[in-house]
Amino acid sequence: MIRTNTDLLDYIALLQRHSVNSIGVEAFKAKQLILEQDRRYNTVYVIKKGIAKCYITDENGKEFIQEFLGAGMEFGELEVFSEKMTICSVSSVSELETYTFSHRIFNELLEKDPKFNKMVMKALADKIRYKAPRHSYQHSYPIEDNILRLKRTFPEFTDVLPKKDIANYIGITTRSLNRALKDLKESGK
Amino acid sequence: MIRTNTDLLDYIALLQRHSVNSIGVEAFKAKQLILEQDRRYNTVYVIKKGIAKCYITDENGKEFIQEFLGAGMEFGELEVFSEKMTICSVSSVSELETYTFSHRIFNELLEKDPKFNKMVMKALADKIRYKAPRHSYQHSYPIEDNILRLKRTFPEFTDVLPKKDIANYIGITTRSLNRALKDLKESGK
DNA sequence: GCATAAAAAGGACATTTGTCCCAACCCATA
DNA sequence: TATGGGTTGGGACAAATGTCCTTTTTATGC
Repeated sequence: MIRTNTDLLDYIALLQRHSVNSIGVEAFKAKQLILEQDRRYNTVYVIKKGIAKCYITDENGKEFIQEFLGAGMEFGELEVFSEKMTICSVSSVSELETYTFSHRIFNELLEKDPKFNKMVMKALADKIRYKAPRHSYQHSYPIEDNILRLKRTFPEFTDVLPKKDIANYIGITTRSLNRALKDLKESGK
Repeated sequence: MIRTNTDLLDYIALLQRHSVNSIGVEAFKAKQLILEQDRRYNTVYVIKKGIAKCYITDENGKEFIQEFLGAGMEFGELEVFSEKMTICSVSSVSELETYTFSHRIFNELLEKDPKFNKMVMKALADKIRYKAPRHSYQHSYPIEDNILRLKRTFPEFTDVLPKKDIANYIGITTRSLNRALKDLKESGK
């Protein structure tokens, strides 16, 4: 549920030690908006520590959470390859520390560092692999099953994340989430 | 709705003319199963002509269609980067012609041809960009809105694709699709 | 051209989920 | 300590969607 990529994180930590000025570091307090949907940016972030959420907001203000991002996850990288707007907003959920790359530096690394190139490629592939079954599952199964599934992969999810976010992640309303949680409790989890 | 990537297709056509033996060509009749979920493969396909569907089947046999793939779209490429099973089955919808790459050749190209590398990278990024708003939209809006949206991007969708596939793409039952189509017709589209 | 199977359309009903509320609670701070 | 915003939990009802089934239409093989 909260995705991570330690291989990438370790490698970037290594890179940064050798080229201090090209790779930056940034810190955010909890609940800060870092990227806003439909805007143009010039930075790629890789999470060093903390949790962020990546979400789409529709015209009615409803959020739909794409992913929760943990250590080693990138965001803002899609816009390196096509000069378009971001599709997702990204906010910090907890306090957050990130590495930052300008598009220019990121591209330079992709071109000159085959290992980096491969890792980024794999990270993209993993994002696709991860999303497919998730959305499929959410459509095909009742809410209760989806909650049980979350519990399996991330037992303490109700403690770390606000109910609103969990509901937006599953793509349901808070009301439905509460109802399902109650029913699960009554039927002995 | 049916995705394409002419840049990639053109480039591969070019590549193939110069190295006939490493890039293969394959043809499929309509409704053939090309990749089966949860199996291991060693080939990357790029569609030359025709339409394929990429879908996940759950334990109850329900299909959830991830994407319809048209000219220039790849499939089987995710497994080059992580040696895992396919998550999606892929079947031809119409007659299909594809270019084929062994993992070895695909990797060689990625390493030695920066242009190819960049195109594949961009193709991956586009798949992610495309999926996010689609699933978000499907969750947030009633079926009728989703159908109208399809009609806008692909007006003849009801002629080319079977109802079953359209329903599985939106993530609803055929019954619901028919109901919505009927209501739309009655209210003057 | 006929027989059979598959796809499409839709009626009737059950279930799920959302909408709109309101009440309880936590907790920051004036 | 009182006040107000935000989060949580849930009641009552409405709307959307699914399930099950039957009928009609269209495609396909012999």
